[in-house]
Amino acid sequence: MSAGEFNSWQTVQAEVLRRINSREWRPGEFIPNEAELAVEFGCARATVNRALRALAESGLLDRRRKAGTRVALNPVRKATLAIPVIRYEIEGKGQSYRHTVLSKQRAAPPAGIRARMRTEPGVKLMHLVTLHLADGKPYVFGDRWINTEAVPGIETADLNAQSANEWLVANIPFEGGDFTFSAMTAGPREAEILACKEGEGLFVIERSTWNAAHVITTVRLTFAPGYRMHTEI
Amino acid sequence: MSAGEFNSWQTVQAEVLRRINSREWRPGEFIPNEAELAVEFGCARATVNRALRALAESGLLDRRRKAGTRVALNPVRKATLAIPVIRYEIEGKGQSYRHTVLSKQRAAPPAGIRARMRTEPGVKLMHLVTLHLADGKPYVFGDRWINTEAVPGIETADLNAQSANEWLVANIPFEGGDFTFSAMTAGPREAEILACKEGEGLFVIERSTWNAAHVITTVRLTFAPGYRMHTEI
DNA sequence: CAGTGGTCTAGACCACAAG
DNA sequence: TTGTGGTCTAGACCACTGG
Repeated sequence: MSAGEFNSWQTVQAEVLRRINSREWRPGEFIPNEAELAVEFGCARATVNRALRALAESGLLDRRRKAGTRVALNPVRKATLAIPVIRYEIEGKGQSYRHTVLSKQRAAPPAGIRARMRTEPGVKLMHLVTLHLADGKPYVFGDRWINTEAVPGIETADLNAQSANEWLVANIPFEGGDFTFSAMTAGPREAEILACKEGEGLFVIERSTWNAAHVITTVRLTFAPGYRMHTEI
Repeated sequence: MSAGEFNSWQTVQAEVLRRINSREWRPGEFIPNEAELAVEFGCARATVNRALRALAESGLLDRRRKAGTRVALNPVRKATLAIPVIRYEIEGKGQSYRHTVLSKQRAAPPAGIRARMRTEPGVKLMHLVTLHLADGKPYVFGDRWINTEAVPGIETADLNAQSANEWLVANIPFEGGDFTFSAMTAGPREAEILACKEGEGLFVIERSTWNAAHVITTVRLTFAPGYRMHTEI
């Protein structure tokens, strides 16, 4: 309205956020529609749309055609987790990275893995166990199964030079992934590989990735004690 | 080019994705600029922009003014984690929810907590320990500190009726949060509260939330054995 | 059926940063 | 300096869905 105003979608977004946080617009309440806000803010409707769409994507607004836009009742808190290549994660901390292939073989997977990989009974997969070290100390080990049919070239790749983790990221595009985070108790095997005590609590990530045709790989990462995964909103 | 084409930003996005996945455009390689793609796809530049911006946000493209747009070299895998109210999480599984306040007191926090809460030495905070149960069995317990200055009304709230978790979400808006996921080994205290064995690996979430003025609360959630946090891309 | 958000367009100007 | 993405606009039509 007045002179000197600055109308970007971020300005609109900031003002909307202010009204939500100040309870001027309360959870569950409808807010004015895009056209009205555009008039109020003195900008195009598209600009308001951009601002509100971003807020809806982050879970603070609930938008529906015809119904309108309301402040989310249960502001779903979404945190985006970056899942890095292990080497980058370690080197990013200023530590040296090294990895060792503990075992590599072709084998028919157990039922649980087979279900996750969606392969037929009897089909053999590549089974890899790799230990990743930071400054020479065990950091995490990965127990991985790879569907060699879905991954051309894996048979001839030198997985001692470049870890399967990194090789796959660099060479095999994927469309979807599935992550589970949990904790486990170190048994004899984990204690030996990670050089920790039996009975210690360990952080575990299980991850599968797939493309349109296949489940490409599934891996279980077991981290040495003390590992912390961090994110912010 | 030909007739009968359908140009939405999602169509453009899908085609760009196809070219990335098929390695027609390789990681690190520059792709044509927006104007060129707009001509190729027979749509407005804004439409191309929308498609490419979305892909950049999800980490598959790397865009810079003047430099141009390239396929991300290290496709950052981003997963969005929803951080739910514990009651909803439990009820969502079809289990019954109940919670118990194990202790509630005002106290000066230990140094670690004080650092996270950014309060002055000697300032007292509310300290709450709450156990959440699913179908009557321990599910998770929260050890929480609340900055009462930042949370008007908390003193008089009935935290037996509604857990602090839920009360805070419903009543106190926040602008930022900080999450850490890790594992710990159950000691005597955890074993007793969660009715598990000493030495079991437990999944832990530490979370702080803040607004412009204060750190509002920090909580450490320790889950009963077997808890799994899940997400997809 | 009609109101709301979703999207597209053509054109314009701007901000940034590579060379 | 100049090419590229970033954004804004005014207007239009469409898709969905509540009433």
